[in-house]
Amino acid sequence: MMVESASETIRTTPSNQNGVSSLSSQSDGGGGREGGSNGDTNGEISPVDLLHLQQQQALQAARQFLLQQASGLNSPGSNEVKQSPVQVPVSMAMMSPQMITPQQMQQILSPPQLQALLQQQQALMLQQVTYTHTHTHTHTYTVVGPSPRLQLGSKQLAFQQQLIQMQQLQQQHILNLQRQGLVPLQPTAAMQSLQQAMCPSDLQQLWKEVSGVPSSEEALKQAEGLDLSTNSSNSTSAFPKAASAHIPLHSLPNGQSHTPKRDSGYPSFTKADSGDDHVPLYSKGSQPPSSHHEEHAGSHPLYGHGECKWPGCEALCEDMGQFIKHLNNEHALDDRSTAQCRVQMQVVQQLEIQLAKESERLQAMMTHLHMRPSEPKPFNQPLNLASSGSLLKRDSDAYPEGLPHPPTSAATPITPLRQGPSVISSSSLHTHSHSHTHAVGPIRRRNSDKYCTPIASELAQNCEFYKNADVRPPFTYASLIRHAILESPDRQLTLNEIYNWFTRKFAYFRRNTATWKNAVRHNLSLHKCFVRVENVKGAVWTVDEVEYQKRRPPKMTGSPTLVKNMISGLGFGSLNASYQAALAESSLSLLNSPPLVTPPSAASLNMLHVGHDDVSSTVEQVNSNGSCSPTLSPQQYSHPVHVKEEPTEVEEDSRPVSLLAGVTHSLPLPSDERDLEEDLPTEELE
DNA sequence: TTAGCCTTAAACAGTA
DNA sequence: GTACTGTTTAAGGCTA
Repeated sequence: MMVESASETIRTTPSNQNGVSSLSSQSDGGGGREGGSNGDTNGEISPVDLLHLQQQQALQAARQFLLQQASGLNSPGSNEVKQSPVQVPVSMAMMSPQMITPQQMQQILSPPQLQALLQQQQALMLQQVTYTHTHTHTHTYTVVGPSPRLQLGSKQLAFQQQLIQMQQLQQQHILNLQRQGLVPLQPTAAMQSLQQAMCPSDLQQLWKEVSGVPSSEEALKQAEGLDLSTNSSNSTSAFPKAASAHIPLHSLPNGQSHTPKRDSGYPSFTKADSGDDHVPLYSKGSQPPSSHHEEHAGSHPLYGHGECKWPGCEALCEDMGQFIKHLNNEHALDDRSTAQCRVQMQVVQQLEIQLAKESERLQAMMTHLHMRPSEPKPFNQPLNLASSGSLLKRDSDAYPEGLPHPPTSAATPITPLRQGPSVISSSSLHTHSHSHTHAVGPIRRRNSDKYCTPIASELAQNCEFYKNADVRPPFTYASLIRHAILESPDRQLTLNEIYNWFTRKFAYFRRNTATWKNAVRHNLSLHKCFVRVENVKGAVWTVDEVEYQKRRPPKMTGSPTLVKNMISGLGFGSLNASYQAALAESSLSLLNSPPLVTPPSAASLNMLHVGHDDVSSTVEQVNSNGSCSPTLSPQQYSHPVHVKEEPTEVEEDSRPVSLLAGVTHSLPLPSDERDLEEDLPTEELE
């Protein structure tokens, strides 16, 4: 019984999550860029993007000017830093105010989102590394306790400036490319190196370094390990001395111009914290998201929980007065504060860019799905996702309130629901209802391929991501094995080849080999859909597609619950959780899809009825040509390979599937033929 | 609450 | 003897 049901999803095991793998990606000819989180701009640039671009350019110009101004700045300084040891990367603090663990982040966020997050962290790290270098090289870069006046040496500043310039070049380059639609927002080579080399703990360590904590060997190694010279965006491999970086803080929130209110009426750990959502700052622990009262109420956005929220600080301040004193002393107008502000600016910019892109993507998705094309951008309105469960809660927390989120589970799908059950009839309902991904607790994106074979599209689109990031793929072993086998030219693989495929495609599977290899073997033996065939080269494993399809759940056409939820689902929170999850799956694929996929024609309405499966399929069609996967288009999946002795009665005539026993392998179909046989038809057969 | 699904771990046997 | 391959069982967590 259970044997017939193949697994669908690989559950994320917290103990196995280590952030980013340091393993280098293996070249499999993929070279795709679909892993980018924003592969959907495609030549279109929104006004928001333009605005950001302008801001970026203006910022760079200002920096250049300021850097020149500061070139003469020489600052010998050997100060001591008094920093709290426990710190959280500011980017993490921003992105996960609820202190979502990396594991949860992996589960919650789609690969593009994860990648975007990593990118933001990398951008931040680049600057942090700057500090680390300067600090470790001269041991003079520290901050003061009582009378802090950080002075950077000219060499340090030169190094820092160089890195900043590199960043600027990178960003500008990316922006230009994005504007031209040539490239999605994607980490540069250096960033990817960082991504591979860094884990959250490293980030914390880096921040400690940035904050002035006496240099640590680990951080130094991390910083030195970064292959900044490989940056493809610029050729700067060395760090020539340059003008010192110095950015005035006049306009920066260093607290000087801030008129702190009395703290008496504002317990530092209540209201003050509420600003965390909007003022990304450090926080040791999870803090409840909150309102913006604090600023209006007189508390300081840099003050909360009885401690300074200045990035990297966390100095304890009993009251507001002490905090103000601390602020003026520790975070006065100096290079360090300037640099930290710059870091924060970068973080904000990255978030804004990402936000704009995600918003644009959402718009395109909704347009594609025939959702109120005339209606204003939905993300301009705050989405009340509070009742949608923790998953949605997470998304709300991760993004500024009232701002659009990346297509979360509920955001995208909501509109089709409004259109009534007719659009979402039968299959879609049932399929979605079978999505088990529930937002609560450890988010598991289960059954992803069960409904739309997103493994194909997602892997195709995010192959680079999975290849480099130590993120567990949200698919079951069974689906991955199947994918690997079907991806092979002969649609048969030896066990070792399956192993190799896993390690080649996923950084995650380059470790804990004993565990997952055992699981692979276990799945091969357990599931009927995997057929062992004695071959010339020994035993090879093939896929019995019929068996694989068999294990799919039956349709639940017209599920009363779902229909009810759909009809009443004008609010995100009212959506059926399963449906949301399924839609989230859909969003995953859409995330990296071009923003303007061909709207479904009238003839394709029956595709719509299969729900997001078809959306994914559509996306796959769009992306199949440019797929990062060199081997096959996701549509090839549905091709059963030779297998199984007994021809299955199911779907026989629907699919030109050869299930003859003993056939070594089915001849690869021409690509166009394969396209006709992609997952969609397969899905519809159910 | 239950059954099914999925993962992980482990034991065991056969083979190179 | 070791490593690999393949099968099987069990346990635990999650979800419908």
